[in-house]
Amino acid sequence: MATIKEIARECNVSVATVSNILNHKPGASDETRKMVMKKVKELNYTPNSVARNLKTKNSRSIGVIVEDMTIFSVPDIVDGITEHCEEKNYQILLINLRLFKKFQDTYYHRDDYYSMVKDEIWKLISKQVEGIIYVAAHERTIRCIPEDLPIPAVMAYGYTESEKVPSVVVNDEGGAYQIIKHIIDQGHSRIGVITGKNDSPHAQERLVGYQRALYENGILYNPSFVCVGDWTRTSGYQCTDRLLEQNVTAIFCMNDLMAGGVYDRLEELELRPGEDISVAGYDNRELSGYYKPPLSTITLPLHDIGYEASEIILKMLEKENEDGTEAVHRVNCYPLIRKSVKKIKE
Amino acid sequence: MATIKEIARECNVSVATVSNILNHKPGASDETRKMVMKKVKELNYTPNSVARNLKTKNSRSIGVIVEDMTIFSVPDIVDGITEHCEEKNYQILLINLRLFKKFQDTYYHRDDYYSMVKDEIWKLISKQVEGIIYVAAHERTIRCIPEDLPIPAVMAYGYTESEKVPSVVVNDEGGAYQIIKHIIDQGHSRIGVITGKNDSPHAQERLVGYQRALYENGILYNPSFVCVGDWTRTSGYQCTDRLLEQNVTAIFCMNDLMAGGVYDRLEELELRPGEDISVAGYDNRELSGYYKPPLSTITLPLHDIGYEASEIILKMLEKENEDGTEAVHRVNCYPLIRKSVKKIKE
DNA sequence: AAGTAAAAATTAAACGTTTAATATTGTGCA
DNA sequence: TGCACAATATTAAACGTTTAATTTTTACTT
Repeated sequence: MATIKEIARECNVSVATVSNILNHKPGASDETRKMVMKKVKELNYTPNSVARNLKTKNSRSIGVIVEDMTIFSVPDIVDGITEHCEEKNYQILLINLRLFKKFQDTYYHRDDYYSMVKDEIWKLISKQVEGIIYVAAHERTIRCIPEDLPIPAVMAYGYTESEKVPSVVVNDEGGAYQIIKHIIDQGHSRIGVITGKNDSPHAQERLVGYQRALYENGILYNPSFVCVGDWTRTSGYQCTDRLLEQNVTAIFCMNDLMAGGVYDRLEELELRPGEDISVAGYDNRELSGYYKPPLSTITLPLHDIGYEASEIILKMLEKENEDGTEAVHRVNCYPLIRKSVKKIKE
Repeated sequence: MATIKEIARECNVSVATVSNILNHKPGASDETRKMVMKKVKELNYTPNSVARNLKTKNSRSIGVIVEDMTIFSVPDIVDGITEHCEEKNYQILLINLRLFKKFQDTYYHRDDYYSMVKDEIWKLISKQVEGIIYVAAHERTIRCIPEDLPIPAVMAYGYTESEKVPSVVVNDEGGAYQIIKHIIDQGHSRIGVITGKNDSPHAQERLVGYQRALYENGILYNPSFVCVGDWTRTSGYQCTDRLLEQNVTAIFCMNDLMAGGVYDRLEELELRPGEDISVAGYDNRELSGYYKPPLSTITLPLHDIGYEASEIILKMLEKENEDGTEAVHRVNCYPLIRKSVKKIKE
């Protein structure tokens, strides 16, 4: 691979001249400019950005650590990051931890998980990234980003306890509110919920949204209308009976998978989802569009989360002293009304 | 950030000594070794791998260009690449072209697509990657990788015309063969096909597999049993009637989406998929597991493709003269037999 | 005590850039 | 002709490492 030095030698000029020309700096005659550019083409010269980085000390790159890129939600978030970085002429360095492949489901207890994250972060720092975005795919509140990093970091999608690390999360409260509001608007007042795991902040926030929607519409909150699921289709299936015993007319599932389970059980009981019992989901997984009838649900603002996380980190880079960003950024969801919630007459 | 120079100064030794110690080279006393390591901890030193790369001239990294990481199949392929690279202590530099977001569906006609790919490749080269994997997400045969690169490249998933660039593709012929063999084993001989777009090599290969399975089992190939689809659910729906007119007992769809369309139409006609008419798919998309009955299909070896692409490129790096790898590597699929193909009595 | 080999440490150049500080030209004008 | 000044071009140091070559120190032999 050709270097500046070779170009310079071939053209009988100094390396400084070549460098200046390459960087569109003034102070070179048109003649030498032409000659140099010609040689550049001829020798197929490409600048060595490693050397360039070393000298200029800015890499225009940020590190992005994802827990597992094959998990739903992760690619879209990264896509959002990519889009914004591209606009700002930054590069991303993506690290795929493959967490769920390595540790199954128990990683958050493990010291080796924390030290693995720490290792990867420091590897990125040694590569001179200017900031780090950690894209969580799990639902726990975890302090997985060390607080004493020499560069800014932000958490995307996941919740973190750390005050020092800003996070960008889904406005789950608002999302749940919107879909419940829609259900209420269709005339329902006996609305069951199948929750996610109780220790998940996502589930907690969605429950708050549910409660607020009821409250604002003068419907009394009835704890026996909420049934604890665990995000799996099976748990949706299992909770259905208990909710039906309460004579609910609609069931809000905290994800689309569980809504699938509800459909399953309803059909077994020869009840028509969306007709006899209304159902709503959350997440807008691809498959929910093919449920029969197609599921009304909440679209997660995944792309936006990535985009905003990137905005935050690049902003932190600009004015590095001022970490005056609030700790938690909430990004709004989009309701996606399909056919699974039926209007009922009072 | 601390540098070797600072460590050296603080310890009253030369930078060479520090460097040697850091790289576990012999020729330093235990005493200085201890002292240096202590300072390293104290100053929170991390090596600057940019400088290191520059000097040693190997980056231990490969570039991975994906057309769109939010497309099904892409994340799993990249995951396979990651796994292998991790084993070999290589890093990947992922570039997300966001092709489908930028150009919708017409990109392959466009010069700006080619020049975009070329740009990204050269950016990667300027970052000193040692090789490049291009992960295609489309179905055309495209010569999108320039042939005169100074580093090796391989194409993953997509087909390429280029003889110089090895490719790793799904053994579609074998996959189709396996699922058709299964259908035949259940007693079917009137087997309809809904193909993908005709110009897609994937569709072509799958058709060959279909034909071979028939041939080897003494069933005559009947062209009126094949109906040209375009991968969409709608096209599956539309082809169903034409196939039923031929009194087929089973329908093989070249992807799971179209199989969904077949289910839709069958249900409209009050025929039970998997009972009255057997159906099989291809790809093993998440949603096909939730069809009723769950779809028998072919699992794409996505992870394996990535893994193998990575093996190939790292092997090319070892013995760089010898590019003796055959041009096209085919990776076998796994049949996934669920409930949509019924045994029939002759 | 001198000589020598092994062990430990240092020196200095190099990797491919950028950039501030100089130096060399060329041109117009008195 | 000589001077000033702009326009071009060059020099040399620096970025943080690695590494071959060299020097200094230590320890052992006789």
